Order: sequence, then structure tokens, then C-alpha cells
Amino acid sequence: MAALDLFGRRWTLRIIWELGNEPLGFRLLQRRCDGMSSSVLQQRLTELQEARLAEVLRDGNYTLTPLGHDARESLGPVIEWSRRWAAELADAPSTAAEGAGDG
Amino acid sequence: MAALDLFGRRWTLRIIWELGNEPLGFRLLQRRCDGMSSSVLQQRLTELQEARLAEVLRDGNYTLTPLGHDARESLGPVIEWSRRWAAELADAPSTAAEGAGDG
DNA sequence: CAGCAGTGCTTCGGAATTCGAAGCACTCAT
DNA sequence: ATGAGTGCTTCGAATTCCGAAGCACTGCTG
Repeated sequence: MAALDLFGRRWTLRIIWELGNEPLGFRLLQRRCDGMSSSVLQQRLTELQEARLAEVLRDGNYTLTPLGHDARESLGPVIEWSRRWAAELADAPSTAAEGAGDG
Repeated sequence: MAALDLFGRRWTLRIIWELGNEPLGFRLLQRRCDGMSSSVLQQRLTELQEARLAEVLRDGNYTLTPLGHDARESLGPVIEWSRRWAAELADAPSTAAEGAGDG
């Protein structure tokens, strides 16, 4: 449950996802995350490091630890699901409440 | 990315997980989620229904839609990962212990 | 050395979200 | 009528998030 709590913080999932693609510097990572607040990014980065999911490279860039990459991969199915979800919403914008499609 | 944003709200992941186990009533679901705030639970339940992930049964209980169950299943790997993560943290509690020689 | 730009990180006031307790209308069993 | 439980709502306060500004440091240019 602690994991759901950790991931249930704004931007955490997104940061892990972005960092999983490639090591990123602070400011660049910030841009990748829709220009999220730097104060919160710093906060998340610290939490991620304490959780052993992220670490700082010699060159200063942020990256995922092996455990972090593991977490990122576990997010794969969630991303795949999100595509089906987006398709569902596009297919049935907001008319599910009325009438039974079956009959 | 919208999915990561939706899930990046406090309790959302937890609610989906708990609801995936079995249909639950409002108050019972609240207890399952560590007694989270009722106002926020109501908020999340509404969001989840709008996102077509949850719905209300004839008997009044809340449950996951097929799409919701799909999402719940996509969370499986994340849950499995969290176990490895917990094991890692238990194996290497903190960096502080390494340098702390005195005491 | 001086100027410009970019980086990681911090501070701070205001806005948004979450919390937590209380309460309302309703149902079921006594 | 009474006691207990349910879904849901309201509201003040605590916490988190936002967003802009700034600091110390580095690389490039002249």
C-alpha cells in the first residue's frame, strides 16, 4: 500500500515515466513534465532518491536505479491500458447513462 | 499522460485496488482506505464514475466497470513490484546506517 | 576580466487540494 | 419511537502545489 501512496502523489508517476526514457537534467526534466513547479520537482526527486528509485549520475543528470527501472516497467501495462481507456472515452464521450445499448 | 494525471491524485490508485477485490459500500470502502476523508472519497468516486472506471450497483455498492477492472489488472505488475521494493528497502534501510560508525 | 546564457536548487506568498469532524435524510430491526 | 447503520454534504483548517524570482556556479565569447 505504501507504493500506492508514493505513486499517489502528483507528478511522481510522470517523473518515473520520463526518467525511464533517458537520464535527464533538472530543468529539462521539468520541461518534459509540462513545466511542473520546480519546488515540487525537487521534492519528488528527493522522495524518489530516498525510495531508491532514482539517483544522480556523475554528470549530474537524474536517472532511474535498477529498482526504478523495474518500477517503470511495471507501469507498462498501465500505459497500455490508458490507450484503451482513451479510446473508450472517445467512443462514448458521455452518453452511457441513457438507454441500454443492448436493447 | 492523462491517465498518469488521473492516477496521480491521492487515494485514486488505492480506491481502484480496493474496489477491484469486491464491490464495497461508501463507508466500508472508506475504512478499507485507512479511513480517508469522506469528502475526498466522494470526489474520487465521482471522478472514477466520470472516467467510466467505476459505477454503482443496483444494491448501492460501488464496483469497477469492465474498463475499471482492466485498469486494476494493469496495476498488478505495480503491486508485484512494490513487494520487491519493500524487500529492497528492508534489505538496505537507509544510507545513514552506512556512515554512522559511532554509537 | 566582463557579459550573456544555462544549470541545479531554494525561498516565499497565494491558490488548490485534502483532512476531519459534524450533520442530514433515509432504511432496517426492535 | 428508538438505536444503529448508510450514502452523501458542508465547512473551517492543515497540507500540498503552483509559479515566479533569485542565488551560486559553469561554459562560451571577446
